[in-house]
Amino acid sequence: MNTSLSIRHLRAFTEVACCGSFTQAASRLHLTQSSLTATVKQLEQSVGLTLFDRTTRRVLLTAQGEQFRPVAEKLISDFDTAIGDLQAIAGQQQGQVGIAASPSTISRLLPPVIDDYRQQFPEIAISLRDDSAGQIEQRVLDNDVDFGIGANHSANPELYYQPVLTDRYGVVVPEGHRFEGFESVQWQALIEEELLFLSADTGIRAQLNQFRQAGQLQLSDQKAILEVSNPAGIAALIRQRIGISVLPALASSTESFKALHFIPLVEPQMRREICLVSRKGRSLSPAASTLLSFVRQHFLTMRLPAYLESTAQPQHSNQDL
Amino acid sequence: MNTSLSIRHLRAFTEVACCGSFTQAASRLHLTQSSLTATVKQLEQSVGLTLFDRTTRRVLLTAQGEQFRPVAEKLISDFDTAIGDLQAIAGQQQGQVGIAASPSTISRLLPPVIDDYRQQFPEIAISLRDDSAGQIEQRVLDNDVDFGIGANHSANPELYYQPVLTDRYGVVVPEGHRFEGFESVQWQALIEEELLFLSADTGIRAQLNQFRQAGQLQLSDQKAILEVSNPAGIAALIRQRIGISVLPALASSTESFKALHFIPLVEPQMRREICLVSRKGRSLSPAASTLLSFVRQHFLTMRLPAYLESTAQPQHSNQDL
DNA sequence: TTCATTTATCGTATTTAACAATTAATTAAT
DNA sequence: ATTAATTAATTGTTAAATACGATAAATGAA
Repeated sequence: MNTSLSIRHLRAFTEVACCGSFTQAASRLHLTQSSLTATVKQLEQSVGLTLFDRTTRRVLLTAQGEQFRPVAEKLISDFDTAIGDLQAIAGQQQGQVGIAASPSTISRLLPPVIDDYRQQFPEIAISLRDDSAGQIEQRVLDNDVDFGIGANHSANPELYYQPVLTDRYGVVVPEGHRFEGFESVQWQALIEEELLFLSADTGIRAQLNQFRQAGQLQLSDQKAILEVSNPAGIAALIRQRIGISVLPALASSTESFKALHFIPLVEPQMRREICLVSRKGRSLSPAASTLLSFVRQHFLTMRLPAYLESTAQPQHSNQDL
Repeated sequence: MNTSLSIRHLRAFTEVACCGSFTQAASRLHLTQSSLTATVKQLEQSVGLTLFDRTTRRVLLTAQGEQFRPVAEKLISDFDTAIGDLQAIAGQQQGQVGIAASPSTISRLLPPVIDDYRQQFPEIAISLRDDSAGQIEQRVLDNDVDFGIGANHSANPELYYQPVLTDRYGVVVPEGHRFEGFESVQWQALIEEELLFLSADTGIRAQLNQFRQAGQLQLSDQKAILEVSNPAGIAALIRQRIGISVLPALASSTESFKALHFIPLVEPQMRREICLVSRKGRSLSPAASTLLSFVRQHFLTMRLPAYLESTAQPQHSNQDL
């Protein structure tokens, strides 16, 4: 079999073909002439063909050698570029990273991170997908993205959640609402208020339901629930004085909420952890790993929107997930 | 550098990717699992990238591994087919052979050889070029053909001449000529005859000139020489009774000479050796080497045209030329 | 938990490749 | 013709790469 043959033999062959001399080719390959001679002979014996006609004075390709030469050169070149491409990915001179996150994360938190990262790794393509909490997890599970940024929505055992920020729930009210100017609002004060909800599969709505089931929150069930699929829609409804809403601070910090007021809820204070979500047992690409570190680092040091706190976390390599 | 990487690493990679298991892949590669593990790890370290995410239960390609897999498979496949093609040539399952020979050799001697050879090696393409003696040598020197069949025209030191047949000169005369019915004709008897010559660069004409210069042949120089470039043309002129000609038996045995008579010349008997002409210091391709053997073998045993004799020659391999 | 299975690791043996020195062959120059 | 110079082939030895066997650690299932 040709199992014993290798790229090494092809390199030897092409170099001798190029130089027309074993001695010279050996020197260019940083080998001794004897070693090179042996390698070429090995190739010839394996294929059962004489590739060179040699005298001590001249080394010439046979007809078959001539025929094989461009083939061998292409094989070597293809091999080297394939390996080179891999190394470029490893060295982050190329590649791509995909992140799934909530719209507010993308618009409020990521821009400075991306800016910093792109300056350092301009050749890496970045794709940001805005998704709801459940979708973020699904995208990570499906390998649609390299990692996600979002709440620990389902505590999926296949996923690894690394908390980076603590977000805080509060009410969002329009100008002139009775809560305006309050330092804080108690959950109980929400009775009698018309509440606007985010659609069921969002993290916010899920947690609210959890509270209600635990009895910590008595809200009137009687009224028909009014739910909207995204925060910007809720903002518009609040501005129209249709009602008020309970939202995390981050979600209420986007442009859509400009003229509205966020007042933190107390008794109990309710928080949610924003995590870096990756798939257990799957390693990150070098580019993704670096970007993830950038995110964590920025979240630790950046100036955050009101009521968000970075979650202190020992900085360790992500290889040991 | 990736100098240490080899096709072996790619085979290991693709096999593990295919099997999804080191143990299974190792068995298919006839290796131990530990060895295969080491090889894959070596590949990963050389490119600086994790290609597989492994647990003891599952081996999955990373995104980069997934990306690399088809590339690696193509590299391996290209490599194997390239080597396979060489081996096929060596095994004479494919290839081509070119021979240069005189028209009479091609039409009178080669057909049964070619027929035999083609039955045994139907995949080898054969090209036959009819050339004059000088052209035959030139074609061999230029590597236009693998070998030639013809006279030792110029005794070129770059060429190796292997005699296989002895041809004999004689006069070719039309019906009713005064020589008709003779057993033989003396060279001296040619005085007074109108002689038709082959063009200067043909072997026949060259040898006639040689004789004349040596004084062994007194022909009238006075008459304007009438020369024709190929034997068929001479035959036509003889048939028109323009003159007669001195030709080797082989050349006068083709269809063109059907109604003409060949009478051997004596005092002296003049012969020419027909040789297999190959280039010194250049090895023959396996296909050419085999065909050359076929030619020699047939020439030794075949039923030859009149006045041709096979030149007994020890049969040795052509590798030691 | 325990069991079966699988990958990783470690030390050793074997195979392969590289080296240095020498031989044989070829060409050019004397 | 002889010599000198150059080059590929050969040989014996050393170093490195590769494979092996046994064992440990990890994982998922019974």
